[in-house]
Amino acid sequence: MPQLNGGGGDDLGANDELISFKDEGEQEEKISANVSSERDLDEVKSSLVNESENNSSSSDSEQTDRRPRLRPELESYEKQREYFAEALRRQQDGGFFKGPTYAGYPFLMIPDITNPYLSNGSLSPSTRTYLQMKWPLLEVPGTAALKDSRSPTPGHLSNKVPVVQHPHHVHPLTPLITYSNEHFSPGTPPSHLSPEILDPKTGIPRTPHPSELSPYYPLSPGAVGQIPHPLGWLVPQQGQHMYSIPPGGFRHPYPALAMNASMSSLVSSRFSPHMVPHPPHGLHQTSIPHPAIVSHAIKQEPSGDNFGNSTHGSPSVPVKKEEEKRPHIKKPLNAFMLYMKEMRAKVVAECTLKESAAINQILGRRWHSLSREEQAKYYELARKERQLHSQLYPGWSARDNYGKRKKRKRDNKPDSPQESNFSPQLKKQCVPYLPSEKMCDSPTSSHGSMLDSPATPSAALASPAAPAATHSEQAQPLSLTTKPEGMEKSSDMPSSSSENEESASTFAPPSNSCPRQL
DNA sequence: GCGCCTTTGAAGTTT
DNA sequence: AAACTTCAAAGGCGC
Repeated sequence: MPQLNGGGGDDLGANDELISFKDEGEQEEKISANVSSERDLDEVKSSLVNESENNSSSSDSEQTDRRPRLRPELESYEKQREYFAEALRRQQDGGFFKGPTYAGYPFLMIPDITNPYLSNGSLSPSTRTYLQMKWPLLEVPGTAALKDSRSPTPGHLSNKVPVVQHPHHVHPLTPLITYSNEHFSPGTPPSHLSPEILDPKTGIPRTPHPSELSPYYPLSPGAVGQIPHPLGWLVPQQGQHMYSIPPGGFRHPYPALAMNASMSSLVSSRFSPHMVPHPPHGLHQTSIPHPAIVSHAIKQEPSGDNFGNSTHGSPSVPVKKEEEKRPHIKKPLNAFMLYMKEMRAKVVAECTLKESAAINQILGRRWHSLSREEQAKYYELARKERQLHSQLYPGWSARDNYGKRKKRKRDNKPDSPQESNFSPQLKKQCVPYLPSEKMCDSPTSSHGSMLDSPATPSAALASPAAPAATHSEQAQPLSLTTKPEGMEKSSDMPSSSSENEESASTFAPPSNSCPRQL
């Protein structure tokens, strides 16, 4: 299990996975990061290459093409880390953000929040604070409720981001930015707002890449007003939201609420989960627009699903209504989800594959092939994500979303024959879900273990000592075993289903990690 | 139009 | 405590 909470209670900035890794004698983080990144690229590349033996030639060019790109990003990342470190120091000084010191998260420098509503946009370096930003997956109750739960918003309002993702410049965190926000006026960020992030390619200072900003959560109104849209380049054309913000509804309140209810609470030095200020609009606490907030319209179980709204107080209100009004607060994304968001576009671009199921298989493999450091990065992000989420929604519980999906049936025991008889869920056990021809590698068994993770990665992971270079050199196309053999992310890594499946991993046909293109 | 598919991980519930 | 279940994202596909 992931050490979510570093040390009892203080998971804020606690040493978590990352540190553990180091303890294991990992190489210098930096180095490993580079190496792993390279390896990742290699894998990606190789996977692509494998995908069609035909295109083998492209790999080289591709590789040379890419590597240079990544490094700068890594550097960037390192820089960010430094900023985070500073942020952490500040926070520990009494800053509210003590907790969510997103070590792995890009921080956005904004005026000291304890002094939230800066009248003007001037940010004094001395008073500035790093604020992580997350752009909301906001879907507010109301109009959104009319839509499909899964895609509560029209395409243009969708919070899906891939659309704007730049395949060629994918920062490790890029995909995290799923939200766009019209509230941000694209523009040149004040220099003080952009932590000297240089464009990897040009070397020219650039606006922090969205990925460099904590993407999910809303920023204070004040800050919002002052901070140029970090996602400028990827901000959807005017009027496009990532979230379905009801026309008259939250549009305006959104930013304000976001800050008032959420950020301010976070900002408050006396932050207390239960002190979250209620929005002036009388919205329920959970109604606070947030990236994670989605239309409550989410398929709610017609009945019987009146799970405790008590969680959020106002028990007096009729359960039904209450439910209806309550926005759907999504679960914070876990490490893998974050990774998926980031990499999906890339994979799609590379593989010309669109089916998520297939893509996810690939992503799953790649995930396993990631070095610990890289994974740690995501675990860290996820951890921060959860922290922030919990701060924003103190009363929220994953349970709140239970039953809202209306379905969730699959999941039958892989091996219980009898069950299969009556189980409604027809999960394809051993058949890799690769649409039609698109078989990439042959994932074999189902229950997650069908994919053979590259023997190498696991080895690399297992033995940090093993030169990553070697690994990268091998550039084994992800073979399929989902579970990197005994690559226990053991203690320091969040337990992953990737326990060991050593046996399975044995066979690893160096094959395509990408499903065959059509 | 809705649910499934697929992946991993977190957190909930059940045993 | 372990096992099991649900949900988070994504988008094509089938009914």
